Amino acid sequence: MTTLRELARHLGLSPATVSRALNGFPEVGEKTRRRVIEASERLNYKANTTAKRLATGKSGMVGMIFRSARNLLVDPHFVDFLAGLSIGLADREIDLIIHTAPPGELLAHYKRFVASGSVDGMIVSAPEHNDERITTLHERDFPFVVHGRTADDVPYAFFDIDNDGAFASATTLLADLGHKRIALMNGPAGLAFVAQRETAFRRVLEERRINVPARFVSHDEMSEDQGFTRASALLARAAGLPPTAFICSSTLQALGVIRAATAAGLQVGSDISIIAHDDVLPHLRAEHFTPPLTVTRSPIRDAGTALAEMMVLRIAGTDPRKLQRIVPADLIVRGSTGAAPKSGGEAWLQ
Amino acid sequence: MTTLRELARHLGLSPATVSRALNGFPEVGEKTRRRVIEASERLNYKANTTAKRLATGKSGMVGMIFRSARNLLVDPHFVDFLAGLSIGLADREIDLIIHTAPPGELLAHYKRFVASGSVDGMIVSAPEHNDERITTLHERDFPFVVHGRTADDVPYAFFDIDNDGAFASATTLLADLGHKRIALMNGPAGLAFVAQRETAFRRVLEERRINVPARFVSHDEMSEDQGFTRASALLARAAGLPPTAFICSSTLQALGVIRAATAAGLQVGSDISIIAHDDVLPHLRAEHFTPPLTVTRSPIRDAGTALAEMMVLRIAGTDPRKLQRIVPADLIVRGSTGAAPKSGGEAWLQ
DNA sequence: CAGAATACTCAAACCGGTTTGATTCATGCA
DNA sequence: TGCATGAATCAAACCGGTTTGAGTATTCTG
Repeated sequence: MTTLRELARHLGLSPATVSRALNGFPEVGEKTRRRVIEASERLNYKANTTAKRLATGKSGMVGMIFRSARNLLVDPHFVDFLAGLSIGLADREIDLIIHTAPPGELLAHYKRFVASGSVDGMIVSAPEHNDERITTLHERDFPFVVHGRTADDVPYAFFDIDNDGAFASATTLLADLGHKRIALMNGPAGLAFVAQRETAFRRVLEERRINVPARFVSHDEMSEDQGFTRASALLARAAGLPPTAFICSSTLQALGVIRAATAAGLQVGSDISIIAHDDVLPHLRAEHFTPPLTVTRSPIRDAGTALAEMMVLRIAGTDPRKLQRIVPADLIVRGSTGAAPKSGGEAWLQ
Repeated sequence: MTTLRELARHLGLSPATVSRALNGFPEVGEKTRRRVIEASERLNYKANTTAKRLATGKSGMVGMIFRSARNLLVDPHFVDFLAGLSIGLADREIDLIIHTAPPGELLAHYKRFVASGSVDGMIVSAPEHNDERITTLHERDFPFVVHGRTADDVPYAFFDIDNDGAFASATTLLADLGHKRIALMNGPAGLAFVAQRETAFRRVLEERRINVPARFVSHDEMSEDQGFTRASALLARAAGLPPTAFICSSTLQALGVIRAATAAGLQVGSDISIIAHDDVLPHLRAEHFTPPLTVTRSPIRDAGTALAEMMVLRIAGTDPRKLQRIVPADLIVRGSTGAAPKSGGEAWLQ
């Protein structure tokens, strides 16, 4: 491991000159620079990143902290976001450091990360209502970007999809098709996007004077299994009037709902309508479902690449208020939605 | 951001004493230590990790390098490995650095990582035959562990499943069931495990004097789509005598094969047998396939946690030859395999 | 050719910790 | 009381870069 001083001694130059030569400073003569670069290659010199970091105060890394319990790496939505992020960061030659902390110590680890200066910025994912991570990072004036957004009034950089618009248009579509019994299969309670989606859903139904009893709005992990289990329960005879339509927060859940509906002898698209938000997971094309799935569509991977770009701008000092993006989701109507069935005329009471 | 010197001045002590007090050295008096710790908390002092790293030469991080083109983060097998790894590393308070490099510069980035001392060790995944990464790291005497193994004679730490045993037993099972036309649907050519599986497959067939023409051994990305496409082609009428059995490197491929077989009007488990290696991906339970899938089973997640443990030992200086584990895969027979159909009596020539 | 401007180069300080070797202080024993 | 012993602390060097401020060549101007 050659050091800068060795290299300098070898060349009969001072460390200062060598450092400048390698970093492209203008004060160093062209012939000297060439000599230095040539020698550095010959001696296989690579600047020690740790030393460089200490001297410059920049690390060239951004961090993400996970809770060790609920390991997000099993959630395909999150993984695809991470894939987009890592691609975006790679384009900018930034490394991503993955740190895991026990749920209770999560915030403490954020603080330590910030105070210890091991990263230039942090990525926050899946914010909750009034997320402490956001206020903590903001108080310390540390660069961070958020995937999603919360209602709080701290100004921070974020990338989010228009959850409200997406779920309002999905709900509107079903209502326009004559559905009066619409169930919402949402993500885990507490997450910001889950609340946003639910608010839009309820608002549209209220405008139309359509009731939805509490048990038809559910909060679960967004998986095929869960979708199947939950839908099976709601469609069971003993459960009373079944929904004629489902809105799902994920295509995975929709897959489960389709399985449950089929098992119950229902024809998807006529007996029952299904619509889901499509994050465009690879290996899971909503257009190839049987029947093809009506979706609100917005690739989650895009969020990753967009946030990578925001991260570098934020680190460079851009005002976070200029780094706030909400992208719309397309409503794509396919075969899984149709007019409400005859049997669906009766609405739910409160 | 409080520094050690500030803290020391504040306490009327030298930086040396404060450093020792905080790091639990025995030379410092108990009352002093308490005083130091109390003050450090009050002033919210956190040791700068970069400085610590420079001084100690240890980083508390391990790295992984991905090729930016073929982003492994879309491969569920790999993601699940990563999940296991991150859990294992978290238990040992090690962070993981994810670095991405263009395919051509992959090796150069490994070298830079090693020379720049930014990590204590590296994780190598999906080795190829005579993998340059392995020889490079070994030459430089840098700690690393490998998921999988190659035939080369460099002694290094690895965790691998018994690919040979798994695919030999799978092939044997089918042969014993009377199958004479068995196709192998393998992973991407060039990877070590792919070769190992193929070798076992061919050896068993050769012992039984069963031929397999080249086109019935395929190398593809291991996805449902690919499995479907490839199997459809092999089962098409025009393609000549179709296989009566498939061995797949992944349950994802098997899923595609089942779809193709069903589309071709074949009954899986009687008209055609399917067996796959099951890495036990979450959300993809082979026992819930229709019919339940016969598999050789070995959770890929276990590899991640095991390698995390090996990594710390390797960094601590354990002889890599003591850190080599090959775990067997269980053969679990379910409904997707059965006796060769009557129509399968005719063997392939050449 | 003197004097000023410009181009290079260097010594030293700095980033914020750890660690070595010496020094001070308190205690134990003769 | 005097000296050896051990405990506790400190000053300074070190890790390997970057950066400041000064100094020396070199070239330009009049």
